[in-house]
Amino acid sequence: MTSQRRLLVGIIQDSPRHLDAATLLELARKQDPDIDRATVYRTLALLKDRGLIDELDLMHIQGEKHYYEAKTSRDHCHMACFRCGAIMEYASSSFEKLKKEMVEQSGFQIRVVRLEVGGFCKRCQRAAS
Amino acid sequence: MTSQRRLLVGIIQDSPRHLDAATLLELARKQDPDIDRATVYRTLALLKDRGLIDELDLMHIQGEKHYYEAKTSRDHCHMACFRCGAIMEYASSSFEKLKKEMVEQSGFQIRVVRLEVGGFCKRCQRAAS
DNA sequence: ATAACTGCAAATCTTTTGCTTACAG
DNA sequence: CTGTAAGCAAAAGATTTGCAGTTAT
Repeated sequence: MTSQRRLLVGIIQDSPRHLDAATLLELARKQDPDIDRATVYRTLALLKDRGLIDELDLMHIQGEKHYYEAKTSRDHCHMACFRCGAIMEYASSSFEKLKKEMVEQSGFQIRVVRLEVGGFCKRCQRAAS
Repeated sequence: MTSQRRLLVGIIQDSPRHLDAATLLELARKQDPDIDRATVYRTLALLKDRGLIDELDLMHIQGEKHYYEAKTSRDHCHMACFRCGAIMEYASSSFEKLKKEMVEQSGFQIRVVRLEVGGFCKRCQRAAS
């Protein structure tokens, strides 16, 4: 793994929020001004392929871009608020159970799972009323 | 609702497979050669907004386009095979339970849910071995 | 009349690609 | 050496927009 790729991986791992390619590029350039957009995309493709990161759409709450996060030990759901744009995560044993059930009943071999929800967070429900 | 929109809705409802915007346009043109791409996109946005159709990514198994299906009474999962491209659907009470649990525990008001899985279907698992 | 819908062409946004040079094992 | 990675600029794919003309209420 080259130094540029290590840099990108580090940024993704350290980021508290979900990064899109453009933001990742911007952050990376603070440490290596010469890094190119193509390198970012090629690295993301590679990491996705190896299962090291997950790609999210976050309900396309803001354009068609993708977001990325380091793969966690436990799959989780992303809930996106249509009003304020907040992203909440949700993991539970029921989710794990559902996955297990899908595999058993369909024989499908799961590589990636993406559960996304769009709606309104608690605060925005109150604001809307 | 205008006749063009009714036409588009009809096509989506009758289609046995998931349609992307370009395919929908193509099918619609067989009945109304003058219909425009912009009308298709504008109608899809409208229907999505009103909750009459669901937008899918199908794990971006083929480009970045979106797919659409008429909203069904029961939410279901889409499983996309990375090898043969087959799309399978999966609905279960566990899924419903998970949704209910998410609402109860997070207070999030769910408008849309999208559960997508990428991996290998039964047949392709065999073929790969 | 007023508001919503349409076609057309151009623009936008995001991601990908071809090609040449540079680097790593 | 030999294969992989990077930079650059241009292309590609999907979707959106502005505007002028049309239709529906």
